[in-house]
Amino acid sequence: MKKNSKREQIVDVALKLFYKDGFNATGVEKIRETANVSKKTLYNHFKSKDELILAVLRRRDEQFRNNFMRTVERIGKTPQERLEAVFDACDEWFNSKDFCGCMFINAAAEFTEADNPCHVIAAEHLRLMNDYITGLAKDAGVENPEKLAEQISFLMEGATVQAHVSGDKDAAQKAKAMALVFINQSA
Amino acid sequence: MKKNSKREQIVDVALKLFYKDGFNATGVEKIRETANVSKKTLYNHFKSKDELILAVLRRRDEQFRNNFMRTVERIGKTPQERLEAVFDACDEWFNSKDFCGCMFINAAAEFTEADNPCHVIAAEHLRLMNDYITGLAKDAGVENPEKLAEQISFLMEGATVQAHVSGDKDAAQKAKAMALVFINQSA
DNA sequence: ATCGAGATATACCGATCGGTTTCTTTTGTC
DNA sequence: GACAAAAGAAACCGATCGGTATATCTCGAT
Repeated sequence: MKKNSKREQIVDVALKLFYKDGFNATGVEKIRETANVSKKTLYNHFKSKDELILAVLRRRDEQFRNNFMRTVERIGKTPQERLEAVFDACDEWFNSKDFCGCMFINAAAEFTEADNPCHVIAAEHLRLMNDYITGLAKDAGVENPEKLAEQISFLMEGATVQAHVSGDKDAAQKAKAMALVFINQSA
Repeated sequence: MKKNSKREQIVDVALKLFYKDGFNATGVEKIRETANVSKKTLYNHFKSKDELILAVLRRRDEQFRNNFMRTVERIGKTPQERLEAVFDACDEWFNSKDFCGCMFINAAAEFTEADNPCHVIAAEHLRLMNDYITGLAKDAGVENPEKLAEQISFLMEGATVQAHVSGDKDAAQKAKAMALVFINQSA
């Protein structure tokens, strides 16, 4: 068994449980038994539950953004198409079977104070997503890439909330239609 | 002491604690001692913590929408102005001292299943907010009030997330600028 | 003045929380 | 095959969880 496989196993399991049931509602014991490891092992890899939560959030950020970028680049071939494809990637996400909203919005909801490490990571995630979109906008050669990226980010986040809270499976396409106004007026 | 004053006292205290610290992270004992009531009294008014949470969410919905509508109608005098004033109301909200995001987005984050009673109330709240905006849009005599209201709702929710997670105090004004595009093109 | 409803404080319940300890077993490395 | 590191099982810790029970007290309506 590889060096980090236990650790990854724990993070994987914790990620699923935290995402579905929330951070505070998920006990360490539940994670331990689901991951099929001993408590010793778990606390061997993580000093505390808080540290595990942080590890999970970092993993999720990496995983999510990688998958998101791959999807955008699969769907859109030109820079302009990719700006629009952001919402098609959201569409796939919103309609995937285990969609439970944005894990970082959820994290910020449970850890409301701005200086909480989990909240900080959540803010960073949104910033990194925004940075990616800014890159796409620059590639598309729009007038004000930062501004357009921010507008697209607002729409993405609104759509994510709508998809999760209200179960609107068409939220991504509605947001896309709105985004087109800004994309076209910037082009 | 009035008939319902104890009950209201408990709901008020629980509302503040749940909003700041989250639902699962706030224990009944903490609520009890903060509200200065006995446990007997608390469970005399609410069968369980879950029932208290539901009571809190209903109270918040009523309180929030009332305050929101009053603010919109204070700031905007004409129907068109009121559509825009929605974002000025958000601005005040985002910059109020105890802003911790939207309590219903937070609730949906902790109770992710769509059929959870708390999640249902959260969805209803967003729908009622949307209904209010639809009314404003109808008053303004726009072409497609339902569509415009939905667009404004998306922008509000995106701004709320941005304001809370990323601490963007200007989120409401950014969303307002975006909304103007849709409002003007609908007028 | 009395009586009952509702409030109080307090102790208690079993379960679970996050986390530690002890001791044994497995495992990869030299 | 020896040895240390890692993992295992399980008991245990004090604290807190949501919720109940008991016994006293306060107070308004009759």
